[in-house]
Amino acid sequence: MRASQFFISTLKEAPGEAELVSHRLMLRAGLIRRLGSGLYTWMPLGLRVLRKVENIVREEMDRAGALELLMPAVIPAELWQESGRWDKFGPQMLKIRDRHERDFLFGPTHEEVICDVARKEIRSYRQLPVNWYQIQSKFRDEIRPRFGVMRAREFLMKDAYSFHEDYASLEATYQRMYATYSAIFTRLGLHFRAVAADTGAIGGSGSHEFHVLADSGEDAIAWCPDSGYAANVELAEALAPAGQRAAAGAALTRVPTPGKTGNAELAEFLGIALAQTLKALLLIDGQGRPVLALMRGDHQLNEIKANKVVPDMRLASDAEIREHFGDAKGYIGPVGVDRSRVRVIADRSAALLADFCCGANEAPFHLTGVNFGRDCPEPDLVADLRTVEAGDPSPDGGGTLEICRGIEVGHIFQLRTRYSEAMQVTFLDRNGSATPAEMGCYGIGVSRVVAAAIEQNHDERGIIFPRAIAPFEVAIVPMGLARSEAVRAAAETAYDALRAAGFDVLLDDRDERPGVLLADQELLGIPFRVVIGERGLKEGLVEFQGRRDAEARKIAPADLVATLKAAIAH
RNA sequence: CGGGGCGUAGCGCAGCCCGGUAGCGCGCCUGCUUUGGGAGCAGGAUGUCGGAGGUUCGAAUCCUCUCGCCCCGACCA
Repeated sequence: MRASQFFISTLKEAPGEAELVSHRLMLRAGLIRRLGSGLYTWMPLGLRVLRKVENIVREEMDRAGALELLMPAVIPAELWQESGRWDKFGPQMLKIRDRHERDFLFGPTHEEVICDVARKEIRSYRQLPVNWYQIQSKFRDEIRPRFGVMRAREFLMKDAYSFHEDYASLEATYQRMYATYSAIFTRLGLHFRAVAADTGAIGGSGSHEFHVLADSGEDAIAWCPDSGYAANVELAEALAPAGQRAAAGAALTRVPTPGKTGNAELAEFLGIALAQTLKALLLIDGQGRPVLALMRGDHQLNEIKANKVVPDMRLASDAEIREHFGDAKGYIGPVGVDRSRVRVIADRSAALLADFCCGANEAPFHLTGVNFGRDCPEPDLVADLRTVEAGDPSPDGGGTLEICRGIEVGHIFQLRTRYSEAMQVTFLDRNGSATPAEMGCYGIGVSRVVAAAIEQNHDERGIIFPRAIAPFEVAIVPMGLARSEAVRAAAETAYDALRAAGFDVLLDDRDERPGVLLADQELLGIPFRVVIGERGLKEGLVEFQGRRDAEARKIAPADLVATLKAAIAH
């Protein structure tokens, strides 16, 4: 491609709306332009990247035996009412009404539609398993779209759905998809990690997320370098500390602690370890009932875990704290709580504390030397409620956890029969009886992959695209093409040679000054560049430089293709 | 939805507090010069100051209402 025939529109300064590096760079490089909140146009340059990602995903899905189809983006409401998600998915859906006042939605995901296809088409176990996928625009009316295409409202997604006669078959396909996803992200040239995950709103049993690792990622991942364990911190189990609770040794003492409502300042004030303090958080369950959650002072409540123990829970408001604990906000604790009214649950670590310090349920006092069983009843329930931290033992017993951050770009689920039962996806099994199909689903955020790749691969000059998804693999940058016949001839020769060798090459023949051309190449993140100038040509040489290389190498023009091939192989 | 902030030329911003008829840098157009790291000089174009209403002789500026956007929290590929 010749730049003069293409459309390159770079910005020296990023629009103020963009905060995240990838978002800024995508705007600056002219990959995308914003139309509205969470709505982006993919410009020709950006679309080349998006298509490359899409094609790799497609090739690997095809290789894994999945079949591509394409479902409508607009879905009749009845299908979603049937599955019960019309109300449940709620405000995230873009609801549409047609001229006959019939309700539709713009699909945020396609379980219902694929189930409708399956129940009409699948009659016998002989037709199973199937794995159908599509690459299509989705719309989710996010509460807060942000970071450009990283969390857009309209985005491109690859979603696949498999149907099986039994769980063994589902498991086999699930493993196949796990391997396929690994192959896809490897081919994309991304540093990624597969982690055990919570199943979230989509539901089902087994689930793994695929994260592109980047410090700016929205998710925290707990992983163990020794054992290979990896899980979203939402899910990662915090093991109970080893050993028994120590015997009570200290006397219960009430101490004034004015202004010391936080555990850290409290521990400092009293000169005790933070881990020897207890924090009490008031939760409100789905029925509006109070539940007091006890955590060790140095631990964080994991709301996802808490939700599993206290369904539909939320943190209490100040007014609710006042309702149950009077004016003791900042000083609440388990001692003297009316257990007929307030259920008390404790994290495993908190439950093992002895002689601890907690709020006295009276401002401004804390109690020290507190012990379960002696000063207050044992908790009604002990469970894993806290978020794991770096240094915690790995739940599989194989070492110590580390925490890193990631961007979720893929998610695979074993849905089992959740949807097939609701949507009547049954087939006649080997015994001739109607059976709901086992089901799996597998998503990849195609457009998000582009942002994630940039988030992971950039420097102060711009994007550094992995070769597999770069808009062009190599750029020819002539110095003074319009002025020098020698440069023009050498650039054209190089262009022809690289194209003939099968490379995706950009000849930057724009009539711009050298500084502009070089800066643009770096901003666009094209992996390799060939600088051709009169200076070098006098010695019979051109310059070859990888985007990450500190310096250019001078090579003979005839060696260009071989040099590029060697650099790629390296 | 809760909390913060911003809407002035294509982009980045100043002007607003203290009303007086809109400016800077980049970009864009023309010409000349320049040409290996985002050029120089000269000339030029571009604004319903987000929108509506109000106060005033006069509103980008003050008041009210609205719309849009961004950032921080709970959701997701």
